[in-house]
Amino acid sequence: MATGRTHRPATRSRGIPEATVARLPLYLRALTALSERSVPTVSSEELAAAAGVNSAKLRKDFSYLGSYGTRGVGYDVEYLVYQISRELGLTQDWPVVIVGIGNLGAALANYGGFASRGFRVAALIDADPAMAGKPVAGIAVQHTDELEHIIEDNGVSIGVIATPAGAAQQVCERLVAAGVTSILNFAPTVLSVPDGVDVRKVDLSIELQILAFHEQRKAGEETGHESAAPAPVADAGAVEAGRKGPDGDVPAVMPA
Amino acid sequence: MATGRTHRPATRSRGIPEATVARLPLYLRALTALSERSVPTVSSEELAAAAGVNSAKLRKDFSYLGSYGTRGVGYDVEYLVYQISRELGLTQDWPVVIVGIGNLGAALANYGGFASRGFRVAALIDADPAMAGKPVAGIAVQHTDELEHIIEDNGVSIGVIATPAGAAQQVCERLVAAGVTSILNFAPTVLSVPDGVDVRKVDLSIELQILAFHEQRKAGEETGHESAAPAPVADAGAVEAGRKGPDGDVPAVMPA
DNA sequence: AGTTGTGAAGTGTTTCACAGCA
DNA sequence: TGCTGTGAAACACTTCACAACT
Repeated sequence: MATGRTHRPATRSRGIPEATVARLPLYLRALTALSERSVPTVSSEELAAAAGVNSAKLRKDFSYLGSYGTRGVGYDVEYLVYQISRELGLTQDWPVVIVGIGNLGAALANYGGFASRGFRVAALIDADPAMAGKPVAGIAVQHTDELEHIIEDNGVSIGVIATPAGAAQQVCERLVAAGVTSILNFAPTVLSVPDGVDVRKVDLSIELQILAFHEQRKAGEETGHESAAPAPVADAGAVEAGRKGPDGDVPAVMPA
Repeated sequence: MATGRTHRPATRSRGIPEATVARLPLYLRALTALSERSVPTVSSEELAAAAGVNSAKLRKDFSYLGSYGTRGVGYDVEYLVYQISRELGLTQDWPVVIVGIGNLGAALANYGGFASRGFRVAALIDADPAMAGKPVAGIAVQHTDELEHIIEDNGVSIGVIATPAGAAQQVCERLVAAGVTSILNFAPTVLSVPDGVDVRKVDLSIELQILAFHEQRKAGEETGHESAAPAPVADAGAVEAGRKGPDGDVPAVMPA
């Protein structure tokens, strides 16, 4: 997944597998595109192709949410958009703070995909006093001194860390102390957090290294390997997937 | 999943599990830090803590690479750094192009973690003629027209796409046609590529959505059940036979 | 006829627990 | 004694294949 990490073992509530959760946003994106084109219904096969997964997996995933399809017909696009949004908690408003307004922080602040999915950038925070007051993506940057106030005043529970690695753990501790319980970490360092706090990480250099591993192997196989027969038509957009996440899931980028 | 996976179906050659490959960069980072502090050896327990995994997993991972440790002592830091680097293909030089030099592309270009791990930014490419010639991270941005030349002249096999979603597939096709076989995609869209091309994706909004999912669960659990302010949570109870879904709240639209 | 929903089988990953070696 | 390396067990995830339903 993106990597992604930090298991929350306890918490049985409703047993949606982590791997499924990591794919729901993918389905949601594909469904949103269909919705914008006013497509009323979609089959598992079509939707799976649009999301880059196979249809059996998609149907299994949806089966954890409930029986939202109609046999012989498919899924109602609007209804599914609603159900998945609700399942992901996107029907509510999530104020988010971004700490570390370098290039990456600015890129995140400007990223349109947030607002459209229930996330609202409540504040941009940077340690550089020279940044204070400067507008980025239409929001004035605030100094780190304000961090605790901002979190508390806005009821922020999700924080994004886009600082250099050296500052990340300290920022993390302040966020957590102020009440943040979910953190998306772009700094290339392992954060340690108390129980009950979720961390997901994105590290560009890790993703590139994984690509390099496979790239290297391709080069090695080119010679002295069987099969000239070039592939059995290759199904849909193979590739891609989420890792769940699991850190899997993987995920990727870095600090400014 | 970060956040991302990428299937490589057949290809058994050397059977290092994908999950293990995804963790090697993590170990490498921790080991590099130890190396800089001149720590000579490290136990699986210590290294695992530094990398944020558990020690049994780490030992299992290393066992796929070979027997590089010493019982009763631990692992030689320098030796392991070398072995992992070699396994990941980081002992060679990987020229990389970044396409799409907005905030994110610029953040990537400025990322120091590249050079230190065998990656070299060979070129920055943007479709905006006004960007051409401008220096970003000390490299002059080139126009998209040059894409094919650049790839071929530099023997680039890894490309990073940081364009808007609408341009991504087209850029991808040009990269692949010019010889790129590994792509790191930051655009929020599913890329379709021919067999033999690896894609890993990083989607900032997906990671946040996964956090929101867990965050919502936390809110719902806080007080034995819902009752906590936010979180719809749609408790079970109601429903009826036939529909197994949660379905607790006002559906926007019902399925046909 | 067409498509979902899902048990069951298959595959991959993590964890356990301890034998084997320094 | 201490720590690695690894079978075996447990768990998670994916795929198959078909019954159930529209």
